[in-house]
Amino acid sequence: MKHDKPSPVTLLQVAKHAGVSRSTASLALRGGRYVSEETREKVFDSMRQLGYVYDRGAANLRSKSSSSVGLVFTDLDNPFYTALLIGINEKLNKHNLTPLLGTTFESCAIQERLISTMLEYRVGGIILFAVPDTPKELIDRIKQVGIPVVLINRNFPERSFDYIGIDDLTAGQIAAEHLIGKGHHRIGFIGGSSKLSSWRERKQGYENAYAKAGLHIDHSLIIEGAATRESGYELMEEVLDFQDPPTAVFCYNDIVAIGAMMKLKERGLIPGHDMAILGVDDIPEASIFTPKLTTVSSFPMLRGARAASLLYDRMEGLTTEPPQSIIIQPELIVRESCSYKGNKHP
Amino acid sequence: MKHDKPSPVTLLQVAKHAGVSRSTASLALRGGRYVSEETREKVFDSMRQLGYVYDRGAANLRSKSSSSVGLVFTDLDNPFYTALLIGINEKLNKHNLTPLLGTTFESCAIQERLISTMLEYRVGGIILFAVPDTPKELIDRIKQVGIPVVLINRNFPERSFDYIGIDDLTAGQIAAEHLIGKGHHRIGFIGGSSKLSSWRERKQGYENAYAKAGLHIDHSLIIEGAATRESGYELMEEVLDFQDPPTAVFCYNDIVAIGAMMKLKERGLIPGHDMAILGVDDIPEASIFTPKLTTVSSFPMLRGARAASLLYDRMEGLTTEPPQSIIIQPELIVRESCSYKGNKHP
DNA sequence: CTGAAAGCGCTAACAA
DNA sequence: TTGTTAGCGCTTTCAG
Repeated sequence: MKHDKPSPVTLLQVAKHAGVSRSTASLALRGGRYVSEETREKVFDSMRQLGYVYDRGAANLRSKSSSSVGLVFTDLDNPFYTALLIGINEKLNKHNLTPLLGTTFESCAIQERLISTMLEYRVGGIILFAVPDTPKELIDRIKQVGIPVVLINRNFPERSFDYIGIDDLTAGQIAAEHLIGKGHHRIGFIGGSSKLSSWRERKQGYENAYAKAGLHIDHSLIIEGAATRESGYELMEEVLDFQDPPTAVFCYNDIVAIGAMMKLKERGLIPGHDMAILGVDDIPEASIFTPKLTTVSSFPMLRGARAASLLYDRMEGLTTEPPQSIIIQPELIVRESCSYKGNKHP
Repeated sequence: MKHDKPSPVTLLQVAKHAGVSRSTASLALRGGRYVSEETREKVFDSMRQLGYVYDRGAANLRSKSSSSVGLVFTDLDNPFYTALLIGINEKLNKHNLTPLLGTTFESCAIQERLISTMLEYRVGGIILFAVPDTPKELIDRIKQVGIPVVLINRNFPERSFDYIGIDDLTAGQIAAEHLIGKGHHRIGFIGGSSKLSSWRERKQGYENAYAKAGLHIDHSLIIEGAATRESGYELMEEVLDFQDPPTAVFCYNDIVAIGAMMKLKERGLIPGHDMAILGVDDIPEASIFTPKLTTVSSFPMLRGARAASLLYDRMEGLTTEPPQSIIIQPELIVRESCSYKGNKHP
């Protein structure tokens, strides 16, 4: 990866140009307290004149510090991730931290390689949206390096890292209760994989609601699948082909819900009228789709921001407590995609 | 950004452990040709035993090379960007390049800061989705640093960097011709800003098609706006409130088109029946929405991949020709959202 | 407040 | 094939 370019001007050259020593220039540059206003100006003048560009890598090497953080995502092709990312980015910027971004596409091997690369770059911390079957060995390896890690959305069984997620159990329960309250007794649960703890918990919540209502669950109404629009679209097809379809479907997340609603509409069915649909997350699209999606908000942007803040605190040693799990309470947002069972006008 | 962590083991320690010199270890590590199989194994054993992590920053400092590239995007909240990003990422991985990602949200100031940071990190090149009014001064500054830059989607007037985009003029023309061919004479053009060269060219293509057909353009049918779903949604509202609404609308891109179709449906109108809708890009959603969106594909993934390849070639000095513009020809993809004017069954 | 000297972890000559 | 010696650009003691 070499490239011929005008060799960049160094701090030493700036110092000489300004008639001071290198260390003075270094101090001036970083706004150290112990440098006179006069010298500082001279240094900055020289920097501008020579077109100096600070070498953060060299600085980090010497000072054994890091101003970058690794962002390991599973994918980006879902507004939910984007929302997370925006939240993270904003906070990171505020602290002058630069993100190294990678996506695993749910592959352990890629995740492995990604994290290795990030460690080689000496990131100061990692925000990790982990692949479901992340091997314990990788976890140990990171732990050994000693940099802080904030898990987002997907926790490890050991709970040995900070984690920030939502109360998925409650999310599932809120969702199912809302639907049951509307008179639905046959509620499907589609999308997402049982490999995901969030899936398992949402399902548990959904089952709890059933139990509380004294209703019987038809487990054939639970269909796993990818957590994508396409998957929602296809899964709904399956659902519609049941001999006795559910009257409502709780979708693993909004994007699945939107795919499902698309299929519904394609079949000439009206979501919220012919079948109630409920999602999780509250992505921007949820409030734009027709009908507007009733959903359980998981506050993705907020979560991203908190994850970044937490990571920053750890990196700065501002927080030294043992790993904490921040669990955000989800919130039902009633819009148009659910209705009383059989109601002709949602 | 300091953090107390077990000070990482260095190459020197590995070398000692393996009973060789540091440079031998270095060679072994990088698979240099001049090291015996035996020594190499010893070194790798020691690396594993000591939990050695290569310090890419230090290596880059010494060798004056870089294995990272800057990715400057305007936003991420559009599947079009995601598709680009996926294409870029894939190619970058193949060449062992790590992306530093940043989003400008169309702000010159943020773009400025972002690029500065990337330069400080000594990225080996930049893929730049530029903010419309990028000051010449920034351009010059990058040029002075001497690293390769590949512009994507938005070119600068000077054409002094490599550029990869689509033939927007043709895209606009293809689109309008398709619509005119279907019998439409009043075609709106909504979304996007005249600040964007792509907007201006698409509009020009649309005007050319009109001219070719000997039709008169009603300029009040051209409405600028953001290039977002929300914007498409709102813009369509305006369009529908015209006293004499167009029978077809050419949208700046797919995401605008989808927003527009949502509004249409909300008003009880059927896209492709009551009003023809045509987009640009061919994002995944286009083929999933109901009705499926007729669009002009701009091959985002492919473009991302080519941009990354070009950048890599420049970084490696594989291409030394003057800046080139790669213009990909767009392609009409007929689906369901356009129809003969007045046809009751699209 | 400023300067001199040492050294972060690594690679690149050059010798051996 | 391997070891020795410098030194990348910066920050950090520690004296002045």
